[in-house]
Amino acid sequence: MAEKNDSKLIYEMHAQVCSVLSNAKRLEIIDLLRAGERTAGGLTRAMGVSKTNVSQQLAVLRNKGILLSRREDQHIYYRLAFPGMLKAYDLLRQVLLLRLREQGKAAARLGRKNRA
Amino acid sequence: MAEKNDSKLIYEMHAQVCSVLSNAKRLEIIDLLRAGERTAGGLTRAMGVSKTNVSQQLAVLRNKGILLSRREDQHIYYRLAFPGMLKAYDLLRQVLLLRLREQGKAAARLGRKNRA
DNA sequence: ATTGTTATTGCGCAATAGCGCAACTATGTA
DNA sequence: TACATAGTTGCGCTATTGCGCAATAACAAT
Repeated sequence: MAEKNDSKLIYEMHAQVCSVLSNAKRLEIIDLLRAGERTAGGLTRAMGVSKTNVSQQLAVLRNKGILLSRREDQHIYYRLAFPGMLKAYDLLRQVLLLRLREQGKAAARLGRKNRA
Repeated sequence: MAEKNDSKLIYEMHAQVCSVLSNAKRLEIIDLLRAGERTAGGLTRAMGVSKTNVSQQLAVLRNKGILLSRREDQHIYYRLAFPGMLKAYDLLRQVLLLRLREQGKAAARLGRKNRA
């Protein structure tokens, strides 16, 4: 028993991981941390959004175990907990670009049809 | 000009792709379609949820270009538009499992500390 | 102690997502 | 025509997410 719930659990957890990645600002933060650790303020300046917002997104990423932080004097440095996840990140972006190309082709086909 | 918005646009689109994947039922559907196309009813039975709900998730996946459908008599068959996206799917799950292992280790460490 | 930085958090609101119910469409069969 | 099956859609409700503002915490320097 509890088989059904157990088998669904992995989907729930998988969905949670994806939901962390389903926000543009969080994705930008991850992208910025690719090159190495940065402070919250540095990220704020790089992104050009409010520090409150960046801090909130950092909290989400930290709580979900995507980022780690360390304090040094008055600065808090953030870094990726699993740099390996960038592979998934990049692959997902490839899917996006492929999809865009396909949709572009479809749009072009429609354009030809409508013109004909 | 419009540089800032343009550079952010890719993050927005990337986030949209992820948001499609941030639902357990949609992930299960994608997983079920791994082996080949299936009807909406087949998915409903395999998942054990309401047909309305499955239909809604299928609509999301279809609208976002993740799935394609074809009608054959009274059945509508769904299939993955980009089977290549399964690579991203699997990689993402690996990240999840890795994260779980790490958290497990951290929990074990805490356990030892608290016992000591 | 007070002031200045850096960063986080509680609160409130608007926007979005999830989902069940009932109604509806589309196809096949008698 | 009427009926059955397969699937989708509109509506309404609740839950969640995103984000700004103001308050707060942590540290350095004077």
